[in-house]
Amino acid sequence: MGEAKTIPRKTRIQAQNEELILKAALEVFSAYGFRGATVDQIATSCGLSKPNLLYYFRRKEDIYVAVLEHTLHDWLEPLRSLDPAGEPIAEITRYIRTKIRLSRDNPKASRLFANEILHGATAIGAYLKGPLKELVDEKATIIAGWIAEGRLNTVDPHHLIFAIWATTQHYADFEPQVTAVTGNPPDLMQKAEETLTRLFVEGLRPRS
Amino acid sequence: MGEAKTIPRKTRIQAQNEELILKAALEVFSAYGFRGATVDQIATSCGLSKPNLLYYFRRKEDIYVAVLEHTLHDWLEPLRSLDPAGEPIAEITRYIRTKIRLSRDNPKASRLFANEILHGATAIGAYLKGPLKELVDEKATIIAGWIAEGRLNTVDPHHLIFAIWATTQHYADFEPQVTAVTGNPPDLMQKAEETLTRLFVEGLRPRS
DNA sequence: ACCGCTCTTGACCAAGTGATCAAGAATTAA
DNA sequence: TTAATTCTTGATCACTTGGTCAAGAGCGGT
Repeated sequence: MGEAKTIPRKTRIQAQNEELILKAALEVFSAYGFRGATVDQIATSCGLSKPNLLYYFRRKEDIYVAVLEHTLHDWLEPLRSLDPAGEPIAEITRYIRTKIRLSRDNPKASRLFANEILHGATAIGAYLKGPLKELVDEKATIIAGWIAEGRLNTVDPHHLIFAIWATTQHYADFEPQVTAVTGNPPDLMQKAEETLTRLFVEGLRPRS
Repeated sequence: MGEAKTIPRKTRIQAQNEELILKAALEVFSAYGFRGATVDQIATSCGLSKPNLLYYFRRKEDIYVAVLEHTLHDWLEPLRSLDPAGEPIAEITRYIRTKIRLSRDNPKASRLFANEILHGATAIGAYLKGPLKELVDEKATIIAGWIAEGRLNTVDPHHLIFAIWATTQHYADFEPQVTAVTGNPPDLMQKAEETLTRLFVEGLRPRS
């Protein structure tokens, strides 16, 4: 038989516009949520007409899923790099630090996920139950090992991970509240990082 | 002059239906957010027709604001009752416990606020900068006093409060993720309470 | 029983929104 | 240059949704 029909390659314009769209979609979806965002908003935000945008992504939901998947991988990288061979306190401290800086530098991604999960995680439910659960279970086992060796105080590893997620992402997801209460001083995130690492490592009860 | 015109009292039916509406509105708004929720949904959910519902609250936003205000007070009660005369560790432990149980028993209120703040807190921005900030500042001062007396480790009180809010509300706001990762065992919230109190008090670093 | 007031609703409207389509403009490979 | 392919858009549709309105039903005080 002859050559198989060439699979349609991605055009220069295609790649370029899809990138534009995903960037604008992150902006809009993170600010207004899936229902709250409009296709027109996204189109205008990246300088395309609405029908043109729908030429690249046929349905609004396709854009949403694409931008979710596009950011998910990066978001979990810090946990992935938790090193079983490292020193436990140092590893977890580093994880907290990396995570809080990620929230500071990419609050939109944080809010996008927060909104998605807050409303039932219908688009990424399968991902949570599959790859995410696997990754968390793996890292929880590592932490459990450290605890068994007496190198960490006894805490449930899963809940520890939840606590780190919650506290670090809080600064992105609840930014208006944080700003309202603190008045948003310039050293806010610096102080947050210090306080969280210290709190998780040392706890509140004074030592000896 | 004669008697001032009597201010229109609240009818039996009025009070009854407004309560119905607020209950249904909490349900719907917490699940779908402000934009995602429809007036029809709320009306159907409490057995009223849409025009009838709009007879009691003229605009969708009025319902939203009403249900927010209706729940705000209760939500802050635990922090309000943090006792400056109490034993610091016991007070904070109690606060964490109360807060996590509130999240467990009223996750809808938690998600309602989470959604509101996540999307800019336009409806309660003034409240955050006013009464909430005052309350938090007051309690932060108390905690700072405890630290100065050497009865707590040195942490920034505001960020400590944020950490407690974030970790406890996480179980309501991110429930699908928590469920997906843990498989939702029956003792989940029990374990969460244990882990969080222990983590905040003792920290991760083993003691001597 | 009567009357004023409150409550309820079917019908309707205007605006907004996701999505389609046909036709034309731009790009690309020969 | 040319012809096929990709890209772009104005016009339009079907549907949803917040909100209105007039007319009637129900209720409470006398």
